[in-house]
Amino acid sequence: MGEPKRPKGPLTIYDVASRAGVSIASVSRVLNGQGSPRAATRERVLSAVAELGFVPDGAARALSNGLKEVVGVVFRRGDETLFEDEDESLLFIDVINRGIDVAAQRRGFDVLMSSVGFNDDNVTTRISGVAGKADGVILHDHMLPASGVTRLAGIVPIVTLAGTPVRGAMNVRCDNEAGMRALARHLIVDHGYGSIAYLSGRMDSPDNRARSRALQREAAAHSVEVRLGPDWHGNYSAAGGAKVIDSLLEAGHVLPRAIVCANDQTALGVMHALARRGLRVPQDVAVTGFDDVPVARHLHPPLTTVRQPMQDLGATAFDVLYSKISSGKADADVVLPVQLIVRESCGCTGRKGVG
Amino acid sequence: MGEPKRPKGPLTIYDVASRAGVSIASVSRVLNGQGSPRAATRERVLSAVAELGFVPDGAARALSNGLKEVVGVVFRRGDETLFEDEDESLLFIDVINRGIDVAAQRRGFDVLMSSVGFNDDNVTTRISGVAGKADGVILHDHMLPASGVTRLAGIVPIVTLAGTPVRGAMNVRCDNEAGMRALARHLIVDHGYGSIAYLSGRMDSPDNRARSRALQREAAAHSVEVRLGPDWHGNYSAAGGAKVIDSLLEAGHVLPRAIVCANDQTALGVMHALARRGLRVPQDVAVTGFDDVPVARHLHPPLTTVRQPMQDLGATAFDVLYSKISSGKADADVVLPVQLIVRESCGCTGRKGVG
DNA sequence: CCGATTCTTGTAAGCGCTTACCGGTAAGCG
DNA sequence: CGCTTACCGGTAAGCGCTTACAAGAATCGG
Repeated sequence: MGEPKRPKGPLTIYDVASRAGVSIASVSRVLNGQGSPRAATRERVLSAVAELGFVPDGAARALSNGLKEVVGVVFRRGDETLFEDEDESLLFIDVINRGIDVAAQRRGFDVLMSSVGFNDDNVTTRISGVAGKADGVILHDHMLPASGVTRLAGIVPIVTLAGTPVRGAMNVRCDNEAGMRALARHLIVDHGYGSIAYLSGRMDSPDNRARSRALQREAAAHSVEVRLGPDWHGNYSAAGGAKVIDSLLEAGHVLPRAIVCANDQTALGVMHALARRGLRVPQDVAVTGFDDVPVARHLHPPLTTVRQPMQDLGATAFDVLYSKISSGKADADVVLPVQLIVRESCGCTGRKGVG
Repeated sequence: MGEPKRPKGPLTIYDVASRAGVSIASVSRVLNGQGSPRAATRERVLSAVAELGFVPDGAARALSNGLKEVVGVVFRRGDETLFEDEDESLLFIDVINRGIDVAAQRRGFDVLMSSVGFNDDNVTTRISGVAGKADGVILHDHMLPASGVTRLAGIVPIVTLAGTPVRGAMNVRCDNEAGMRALARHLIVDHGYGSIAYLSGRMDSPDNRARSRALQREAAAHSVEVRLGPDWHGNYSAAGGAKVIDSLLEAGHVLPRAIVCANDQTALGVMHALARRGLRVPQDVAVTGFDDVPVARHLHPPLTTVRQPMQDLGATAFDVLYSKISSGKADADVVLPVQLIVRESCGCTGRKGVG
């Protein structure tokens, strides 16, 4: 008897209503804390819900009150070659996503994740799909050309991460300039390194450009030359970083005293390539990263890098988006501070504060 | 002229229809490839959609055809103490999630992620929320007691990961027994280690229990004793692993010749704690992990571990769920094979195959 | 103890989209 | 050239839920 005859398909608010002997409106009100249902009513509804194990349909709810309580997040994945030797930029993006997730939970939102391969052609389609299922969308890196972002922003609120603001959309990013400036100063002034290379990230990344520019500017101010160019083009991945070092060494080039990598993953690859060749870090070559992903401190030697508040970045992105969704207003460009983290890969020894 | 007067709120299929001069039914058909619209009609609709930048509302769609094209994924997050020094079990879960994501994309599904803190009390609420917004749910680890899973499974298809199958729900897991058996044999037979400890994961984890049991059984078969118990209780995190080693050493205990960790993260923490005390791996103590997370090969020394096809695990979980959603039928318990990965932390040298 | 006022609850109208069903038109045939 | 057969496209009925509106119940004052 315990089991009441389940109506055929998934149960609806009508089933709950009839079981509780009230109208669907009352059920809805109890479930949403609207109005002031009588205690008796409330209880009957609640127990009916419990007995039936009723879970309201999110789609119907969303359709009805115009709020899905879902934010979409779209980011790039390290392509289809998954399983193999590539751990790639797993960390950075994931930490940000986790930040988004945490912030979203605070508002009762859930996060709809959608990754896109580097050579997927239907990016726009994918993003539209997500946009249709969410109240707003957070776009990592620059997934779309500015025009695409602007167009999409007309449909649904958009927050971009780590780029420059685009008309119509909001943007949240870290202070690449300040971080790179501090790092450059440390290498040039504190360590006195006279030759530096910048191992870039993907060339179409605004972050990469900003970091590169900041490094060049600071180096120039100290009359230090920065090597860059095609020979030093990485792609934000460990494999990319390693490959650059390998080719350079194979071609017989002499490495600079310090290699500033566009991000930690790249630095990781570089350190590996260097180790394979018997080169010591930091004695022979100093290496630095950018991001401060969790494993950075576990490397040998621990990686000197610039910490981006990644989790915060994600959380802020959500908050900005949420503000836009609920109030219609939000900051269009938020810049978060970064922090130089001096460990040992730059040539410093042991654990110490900023030199 | 270019900009047609946007109707007030977000645009709907009606706006597209009137702009294209057809009925909403035609628009819908063109958009979904149903029926056989005349070429002219098709074009007019398509261009209206393009001009307006129309994106159909996912909620309405879902409500109408009973398919949300969303799978929910619920997992535990390393608690609120986010920013700090904890990288924690970031990797393992994320790789699985990525596998889910990839498999989902193949079917046009998106993934609704929802993490839960370890001490969140409203886990059930959270999961219900996700269930209401998805066509099916994948539950990591064991998020819910069996009864809870069974109950939920009555509402929406459920796939659990890494545990034992529960009535009503489907399950996907790795072959812990075989993996641990191979690892144990390698340590005991190939290396001849006579004292081994098992540094556990969370005690309520089925995976942890399975691994512990398998190790004990194999060791017993070779008359080797396995240390475990309260002194050796970890929690799957790097910090947990390090703490165990620290306390043991502080209490003056002598470590066994080999420490088998419940997972890679734990091993990572152990290796760090050991290094801090000046103990060498593997000369003084051999250490092994389980999972083969991406960074395992980047540790010093590279970690010997058991590779779980994590990405595959996630992909399989989705596939099983999808099969259930679309056809109503699916395997109730899928077991994936694992592979012993011998690197150097066990005492082997250089890169070589399985001993 | 009755009328006025305040609550509570039920009824019904959508939310935006899909699709069954049916009328209208174009194409096929005698 | 008129009628049958196919097709195409429009109309309208929901999908499950929220909520404005109105009716009925309960409460309070006189």
